[in-house]
This record gives sequence, C-alpha cells and structure tokens, in this order.
Amino acid sequence: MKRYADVSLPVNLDREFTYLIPPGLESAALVGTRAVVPFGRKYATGLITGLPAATNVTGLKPIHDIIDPSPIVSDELLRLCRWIAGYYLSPLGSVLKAAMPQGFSPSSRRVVRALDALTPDALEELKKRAPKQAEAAAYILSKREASAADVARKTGARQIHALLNDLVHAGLIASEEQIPRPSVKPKVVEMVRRDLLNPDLLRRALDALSPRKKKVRGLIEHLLAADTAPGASTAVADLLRHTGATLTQFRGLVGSGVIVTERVEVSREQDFGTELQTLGIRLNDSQSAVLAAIRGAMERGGGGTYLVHGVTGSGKTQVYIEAMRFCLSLGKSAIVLVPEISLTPQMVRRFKSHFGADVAVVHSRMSPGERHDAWRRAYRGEARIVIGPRSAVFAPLTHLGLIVVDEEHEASYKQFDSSPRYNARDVAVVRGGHAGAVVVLGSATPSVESYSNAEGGKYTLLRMPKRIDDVPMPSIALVDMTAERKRLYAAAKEALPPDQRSPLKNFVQPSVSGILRSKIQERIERKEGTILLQNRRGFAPFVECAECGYAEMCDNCNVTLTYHLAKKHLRCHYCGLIRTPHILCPTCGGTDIRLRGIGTQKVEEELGTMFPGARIQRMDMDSTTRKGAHDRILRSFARGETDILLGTQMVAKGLDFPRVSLVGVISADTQMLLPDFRASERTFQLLTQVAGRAGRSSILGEVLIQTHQPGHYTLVHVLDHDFMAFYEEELRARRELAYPPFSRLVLVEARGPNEEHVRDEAERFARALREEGIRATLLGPAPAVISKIDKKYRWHLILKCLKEEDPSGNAVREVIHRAMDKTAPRRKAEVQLIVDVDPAGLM
DNA sequence: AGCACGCCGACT
DNA sequence: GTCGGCGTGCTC
Repeated sequence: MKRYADVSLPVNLDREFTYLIPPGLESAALVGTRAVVPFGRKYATGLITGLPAATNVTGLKPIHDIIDPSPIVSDELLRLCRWIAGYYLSPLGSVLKAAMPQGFSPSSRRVVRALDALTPDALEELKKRAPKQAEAAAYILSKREASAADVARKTGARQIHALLNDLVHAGLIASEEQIPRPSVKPKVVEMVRRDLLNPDLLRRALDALSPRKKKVRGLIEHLLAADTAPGASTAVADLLRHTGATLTQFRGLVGSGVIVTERVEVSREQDFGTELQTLGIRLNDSQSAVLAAIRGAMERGGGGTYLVHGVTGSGKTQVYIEAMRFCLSLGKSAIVLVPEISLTPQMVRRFKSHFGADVAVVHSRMSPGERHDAWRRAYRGEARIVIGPRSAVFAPLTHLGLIVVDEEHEASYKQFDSSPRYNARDVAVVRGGHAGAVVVLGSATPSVESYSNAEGGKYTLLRMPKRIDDVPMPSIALVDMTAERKRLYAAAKEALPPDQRSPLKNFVQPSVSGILRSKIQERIERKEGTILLQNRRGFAPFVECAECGYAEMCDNCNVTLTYHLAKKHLRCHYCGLIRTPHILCPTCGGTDIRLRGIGTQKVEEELGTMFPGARIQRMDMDSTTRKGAHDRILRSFARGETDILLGTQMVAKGLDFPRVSLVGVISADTQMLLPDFRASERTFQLLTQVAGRAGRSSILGEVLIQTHQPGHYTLVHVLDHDFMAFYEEELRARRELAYPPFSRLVLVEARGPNEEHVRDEAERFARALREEGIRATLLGPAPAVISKIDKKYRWHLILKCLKEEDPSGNAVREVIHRAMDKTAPRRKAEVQLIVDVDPAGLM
C-alpha cells in the first residue's frame, strides 16, 4: 500500500506537496482524485498527482478526505496539464484549476463563535482597552457565529486574523476551519416511473379514496391513463403542477406503496432547440477529399495534425460534422473548439441537430451549474462530443479520436489575462499527439505559424479552394477615402460664392463614401442584405479640443475615452470607467470640443439620416449584452426584417445568410497600422472573413473596403483573394525582423501601481536573464504601448529566440525559470511579474 | 496566493 | 497596550 501522495494545490506555487495517506483512505487516494488537505492554517482541495514510494520530507500531515469515488482527471489529461505548466511557465495548480469547472477546489473558511465568557460586561471592558476587537466581538456576539470574512467586512479590520487571534487568546471566542461541500451539486429530480406502476394497486387506492378528494383522484387517474412504455417517467414537480395535488398528498401515496419514485440526475444545460437536419447533403470533390484524408488518419489511429485551408463558404463545417460522425462510429469521442464569438445559438443548433444528446456545449454565458453538468455528462461518457471555446480543450473525454479547432487563427484561443497563458490551438495539437487523436485545424485564413508548420511538414495541408455549389468569390474593391475627401472638399468649396472660398474649417467627411452609399441604396431597393463592418464600438473613440488638441483620457488607463451616444457619456474600454465629457476644454477653456473618429454608433446615426426608413440593426458588445439579443438580431436579419446589419467583428464570424449581397468595411486602417507585428495578419484575416459573408447564393457578392491606405500590401492581397501572396509577403517581413514563425517570443510584463518600482523590477529581471546567460534577443524593458491600465503601470521586456538556436525553446524557458527564482525574493509585493510564452500580441 | 510573524511608528 | 502598514518567509 502506498503511504504518500503528492498533491497539487490551486495556489500560485510552483510545486506539489506530499501528504500521508491515513489508514482507511489507502484505496481511495488515487492519482487524479481530489484530496482535502490541511495547508498552512487552512484546508485546501488539491489533486493527487502522484503516489511516491518514499519521501525525505519530515513532518508530513495526513490527507483529511478524498472527494471523488474515482479519478476525475485521467493520466492523459494530467500529462497534458504538466506539459502546459512546463511550456507556459505556469504553476501546475493553476493549470489544473483551468482544466476543471469552477468550484471544484473549495478551500476552508474560518468561522468564529461567541463563547460564554463573551458577556455584555466583558464587551464594555474590552471597548476601553481594544475598541477594534470590541467592535468585532460585538458583531460575533450578535450573530453567535460568523465567518472571518464577514467580520472583516463589517468592521473594516485590515488584519482580521491577528485581531481574531487576540480574541481567541482572551478566551472570548472559539475559532475553527470549516470545509464547504462543493458548491455545485448535480441537480437531482424525483421521477415517477410510469412503466413500473401497478394499475391494480392504483385502482384499489382510487376506490378507497373519498370522492371529495378530487385532486388526488385526478392524480391517480392521470397515472392510470398514462403511457407505460419502457422507461417512461414523469417528474414529480410536473405531475403536481399538472394535477394540482399537494406534495403531502403525493407523499402519502408513496408512503403507502402505491407509487414508486426514483431520484434521477438531470442536466441543467439549456435547450437550444434543434434545427431540422438538412437532408441529403452531398459533399463536393474537395470536401470529400479532405474528409477522406481525415478519415484515413482516424482509421490508422496514429493521430496527426491536419491544416484545412478552405476559402470562406467552402463548407468546412460540414466536413467537421462528417469527420465527427465517423469518429463516433469508431467508438471514439471528439472535441470541437470554436472561438467564443462564433459559438452562436445558430451553430449550436446545427451540431445538436446532427448529434443530439451526444453533444455537450460549453460557453461563457453558462451558469456554474450548467457548466458543471456539461462537464459531468462528458466525464460519464453520456456526451461523446464537447463543443466550446478554449477551455473545452480540457474536456474529460476518454478514447479521444478527433479534435477540431475551427478558425484556428483566432486570437481568442490564447488566454492572455490570467495564468496559465495557454493557446488552446497549440494545446489541442499536443493533446492530440499524446492521445493519438487526429487534430484538424481549419481556417480560411490560416495563421502564419500554422501555415508555415504545414509547409515545413509538421502538419498535413489540405485545401478546399472552391466554394460549395461553385458560388463565385465576391468581387472586392477599395474606396480611396483620401481621394474621396479631396473631391468632397473641392465640391463643398465650389458650392460657395467665389469670394468666400477660404479654407473650410468645419468640413467633415461622412464615414460612408458616395459609392458605398449608392450600393447600399441598391440593396435596400432590391431587398437584399448588407453587412457593414466597423471594428470599434461606441460613437467616437476620441473627444478632442479643436483649439489646443487636448483629448479626453481615462484616469486609470493611458487611453482615450470613447463617447457613447445612448448614455451621452465617456467610457473607457479597458477599465470600464464612466464619466461625463467636459463642456469646456479643461486645459485651454476652449469651446470647440469635437467627437472624432468613427464608432459603430456613429455609423448607425449616419445611416439613419442617409437611408430614412431603412431597417438598421447594430450588433456589438453594447447591443448584445442582454441574453438572447445576439440570436434575436441575427434571426431578424435572416428573415429579411433588417436591411443593414452593422457591427464590430461579431458580424464577420461564421454568419451564413444567403441574402447578403453587399459587405462594406467602413475602415480597417487603425487596426492595420497598430504597432504590433501581427497587425497586418489580423487585418487580412478580418477583412477576408467579412468579405466571405457576401454572395453565398445565386446573388453575386460585392465587397467595398474603405481606406486611406489603398496601396497597403495587406489590402492588395485581400482584393485578389490571394492568401498565398499575402502569406509569402508577410513571411518575408517576419524573417527580416526575426518574428514568429522564425523565432519564439516570450513577453515579460512588470505591472504595478508605482511606475518606478515597475521599471526597477523589469530591469532587475532583464539583468537576471543576462546573468543566467539567456540566448535570446532582449527588447526593452520599456513602457508598454498602453503604458497604464486600471491604475497599473506596465513595462515590457520582449524575448526573441531564434528557432534555429533553440528549437524546442527549452533552454530559454530554463533560463527564465532560474531568473524568476532569482528575482522573486526581493520583489516588491505590489509589482506583478507576468511571463507570457507565445503572446498573441505585443501591446 | 494566504497567512503569520516581527518590526516600526502613531495614537492614547 | 492597540492598530495599521510594511517586509519576509512558509505552506507537506
């Protein structure tokens, strides 16, 4: 029998702890089960990650309890989590936390109780000596029992534990650690098994009842009349609601043995409804070829990664569905990763219509209970397909045969805001490798990294160059907004009497050009749909004084505030700050405060004046906050009740509406010119995606992109639908500057409220890296592009290591590790040091 | 990450 | 003495 267990705890500590396995828990303490263990002064829940035969640590504490009857993390998943911890330089505990649903690792809470010695007299006495303690004691006395957190909140005490300890030592209160039961429990419903009912018993009970007990008689009659097919059952709650009988009456019948009930676990996942399955779908030649390659790989069973480069409208989803169907037929399970933004009810219905209850969907709007249930259905093998955003890569499925990563280029696969900062696409490739599952990365605009992996032979490239039903690619044209501006300006001057033709001060160019305007007008008349993309929400992203150039800035962040029309206020898109705009310029007292730049709300307003009577719908984060709003907007557009769908990148992803014949891009210049090495790639992807929304049926699609940079290579290649040309040109630029895929990037960020301390930490870390002999180019440390967010200053240090020098990146990670250990001791508490391996962006 | 512990200064 | 506000070190 093993006597020791290594436990990984969900704390930001980069190591595991060894515990004794007490008698009685020997058979329960398995790798992959959760253990409740004493940790410091508290109890914490961690995962058993190993059962070492021996240890040289002394003073071991025993495991307090084992939660799970069997492992909830398989060896395969644990190995994956270990890989993530190593590759992304994050503690295993935080990886496991990300891999499990919320609330799976409860820790104890301190609860204090008033003792008899705590009398009103004693309280009076205490008040003179220690007012703060007295305040806490009074609260505890009034409640008899309270959590330390409650006492802290009520009294505002900073060092609550020290204070409570004093009260404990004075013999006034008692203190203990309470371990909460897991907060989410399976939802259990009591059911009446109608197929197990005994009609004779029911009839006898009915005869014995007085005729006045109408409700109970109704209940029994209802059961007698009911369907008795095998497995037929009714929830007790439904039965009572239906018949009007009370629970007490029902319990009476159960007590006398007339009715038998059973408790059944049910899922809280909401029903999205299903769409009628499109019958008789025939795959075209390239779809069939791609499917055949994937099926072949699954049959061989050796795994492998496939990059499916299929143009927009080439029918990638149908290929995924057929691959999944084949995967299930082999008795294996599948994961489908989808960017959060395209996990629309429309998409969910599509998958559900094919696979029904075999699918568990996870998404960000689900409650903890719903997530828990989806996880459980996958864990128990009831759902063999899990669809979700990046965290779905951790789905607790066994016999994994297929992982699909849809829109593999999407930045949302990379977790950037908390540890572990992993990229789910890359984790999927590794998981597939471990599990022998086939990994399919799909995109119309593959990431430069993935495409180069395919070229280098790491992935197998599969192409789908044509749209289904041979629908032609839309025609794309650029609108030169600088030329347009000159023309409009000249025309405006022309309209004035010759003696007044001095430079026009208040000339404002509309955000919709003349040509785009007339194309929209045509669509409205023909009752076809128009999609307009403007990837900035709000009304105006800058508010400026025309006289001195002052711009309204956020108090907490180094960014301009965006003006929002509905509430007529300024909002920070980084920290959420809201305030009213100045009426007079706070620096020069100027009166000419202008709303500059273009947000979706501004375009919406302009469209309203341009096309009176047109039905315009705006779709962005502000208009889709309410649950179901997203679905409502799209449905209305699909039914032709909306003429123009205007929005941020939400309108670019995965929508499929045959009636759309025109796509307009108001401007992509700001995004294209961002100081980030991926700015061009992002822009190419977004524009190609949105262009793909146009012309999916017999109507020829048309796309207009407005720009001040008509010669930019990104736009030129979007025009030509030429991914390869863009890729080649982008790759040249990346090679020149040694950016990925030629190098590996690690972004180190120091963050904190004191800029000097932040800079010191960044510099100290850079020194430590050099001392440890880092073999990489160091850029910085320097203030980040956005040098302050939420009152915290940010300094960046970028590590660029050539793949030729350190192909696996292990050497560099090793050095970073040592530098972290070296610099951790004297680090200022308020300064955070964040290490981001393979960052999505450098801003 | 919590939390304890120790040290300091302010307050009384 | 109490009460905050640090920095430092530990958690099997």
